[in-house]
Amino acid sequence: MRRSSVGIREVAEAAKVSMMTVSRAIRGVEGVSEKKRAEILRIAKKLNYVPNSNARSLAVENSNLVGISLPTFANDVFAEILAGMRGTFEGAGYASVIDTTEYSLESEQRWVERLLTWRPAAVILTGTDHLPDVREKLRTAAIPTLEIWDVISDPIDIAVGIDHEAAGYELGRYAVALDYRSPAFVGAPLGRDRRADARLRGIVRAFDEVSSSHPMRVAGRPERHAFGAGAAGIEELLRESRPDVVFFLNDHMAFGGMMACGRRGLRIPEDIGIVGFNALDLTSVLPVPMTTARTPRRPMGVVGARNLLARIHGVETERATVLPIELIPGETTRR
Amino acid sequence: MRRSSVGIREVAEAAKVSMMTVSRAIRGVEGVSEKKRAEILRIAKKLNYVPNSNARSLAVENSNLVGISLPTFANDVFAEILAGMRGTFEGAGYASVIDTTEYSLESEQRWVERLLTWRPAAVILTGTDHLPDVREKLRTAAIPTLEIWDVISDPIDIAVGIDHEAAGYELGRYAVALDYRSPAFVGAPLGRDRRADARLRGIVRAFDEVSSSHPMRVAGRPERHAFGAGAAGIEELLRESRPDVVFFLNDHMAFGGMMACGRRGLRIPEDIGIVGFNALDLTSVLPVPMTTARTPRRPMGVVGARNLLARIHGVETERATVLPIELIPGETTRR
DNA sequence: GTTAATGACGTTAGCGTTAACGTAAGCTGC
DNA sequence: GCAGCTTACGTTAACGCTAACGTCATTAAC
Repeated sequence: MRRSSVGIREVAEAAKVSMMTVSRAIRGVEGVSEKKRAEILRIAKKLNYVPNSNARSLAVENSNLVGISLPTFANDVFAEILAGMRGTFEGAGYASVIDTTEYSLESEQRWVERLLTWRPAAVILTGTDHLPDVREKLRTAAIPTLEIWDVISDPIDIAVGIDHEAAGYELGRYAVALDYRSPAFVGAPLGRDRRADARLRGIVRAFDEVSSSHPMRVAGRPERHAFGAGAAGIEELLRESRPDVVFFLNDHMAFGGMMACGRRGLRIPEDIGIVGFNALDLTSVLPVPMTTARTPRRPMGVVGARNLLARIHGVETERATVLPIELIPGETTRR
Repeated sequence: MRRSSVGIREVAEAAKVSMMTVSRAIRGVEGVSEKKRAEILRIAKKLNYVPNSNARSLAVENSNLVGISLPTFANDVFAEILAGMRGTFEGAGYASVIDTTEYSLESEQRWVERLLTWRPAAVILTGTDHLPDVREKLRTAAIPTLEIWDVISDPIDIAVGIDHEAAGYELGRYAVALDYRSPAFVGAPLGRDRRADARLRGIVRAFDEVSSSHPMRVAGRPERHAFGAGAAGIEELLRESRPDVVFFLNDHMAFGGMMACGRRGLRIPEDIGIVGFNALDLTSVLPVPMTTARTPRRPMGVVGARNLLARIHGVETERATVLPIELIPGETTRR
């Protein structure tokens, strides 16, 4: 007799019914008279009964957990995507187990492995870059999986995100139309970040359309924080020569870059144009509103979660959903 | 025969040993020869065996989950506390189930209720303000509980944080020493945020020491984002008269306030002093470094997690741990 | 007035794992 | 050469819950 805590059995005894009746009463399924249900719930409450999800999941062979993996919390972008998803999942009665990979694929893989032991109802990963082992495990386990933020043609299961290459192109076109001809990009070193690379490809394409020999340069290396990385990127570029417009990987880096320009005495936008990405709150309070692109972060989370819920319930959905971005003309570029 | 997936039993059959031997081999406990253990692990891998944590938790009557509740992700402060905690927990083999309450005590309560059905090894809550029901449930369930960021004398179980009143006092003293005499505070309306109130009390106390009739004013109401709230707070203050120094609830609001001053043509620090709180990355890249206080966010997470782990393992620890803050003199106040 | 359907329960067995105890073979010491 | 110990396993019974099927009374149908 190991049993000590109060479970369905203790409630059943106190109410003088079978365990099954208690189970039904608590879950709110058919097969119990209203009178008895009320009585059982009353007794359960009195005994401080707390259901055991472990036992439940074991019995029904699935859970109401969804696993969510993000690169980091230290970035409003992911925080907002997450908020969008969580709202939807909470509403549907799912709890989220969250992980941050700190941009390490190995860390992501270890987490997926651990997560799967909990038999989650679904898994959400950020981006489309994963170790082969991760793809394989999720596919053989046949777990509904959502890849978010980035979209490729062959997702593990389903994907929702934006087209980073197209976004880059749109920003590039905008700058081209403003007669910028000497662009630079401050983000991650080439080959380090698939989304940065895609963005850059788009920008280059836009400039290629008007001139085949514009001096497109890449700068930026990881720093302890995004602001500093942006500033360092600008410094690096200026050691060589001055671009007329600089595209940043994100608003934070752009802000850091603006501050660095200020220290150097460069006027924005007269001497140099600045283009951010994401349209975070930060960009709207600056004395000079930033030219940037609004990414649909919350909608992305909501749509992703909704598609995934449908998927959990066996409904077929679009495999890859691409959401539009919105260009925000600011005053950090010419008019 | 409902069974379909591969469990310990299937592995046992394939390896021609008992289930118990497989269990031991997989958990790495004593009682299996090295040769057999290797063989079993090989077979388990070949069969794509994935342990079932639900069954395990049910059998051992506890889990390796810790529940963490934060007000929001949209705030670097909590993101960094979280990072500190997670690092420690991950290392110890615990997975975190995270919730954001969006500053609603009811939401926190619902989450705790749900969380307890998973029999978590520990629970972490932000702050010390909780519904009575939450305190009671956690205490009767005898679950190790950590309250973080804020500290009171009678925590649910253990607490780690800073002394917000003392922090306010320290900042106040600093400003007093710089001959500021007409202070204002931009944060939350009184009675809305226990930590804001404590901070303000400390500031007032510092000014009370040099003069009994300084015009301390409070401004600020919730806005859609912290930057905007800070700016709105400044506007509100200036409608009346100009304080000589403004304390903000946090750096983000202070930044918003600085921008608003800029738009009003007020010079910092000549016309008005600005004091933030937290010392986020943001404050170090500004053209004018901000006067603020560094809060030990990551250490707080690490210490909290470590104490909680000790608590899980039955070691007695200090009930309330207060960490020091560090005043960062900047150039947004006089010298 | 007999049969069939319905509602409100109860019984049994199983979900995958592990604690606790059992056992048999080999080794040690004298 | 035998008690006593150790090592390497195996057996049994739980952990708390629910699916699937049984049972029995009541009501509806013709």
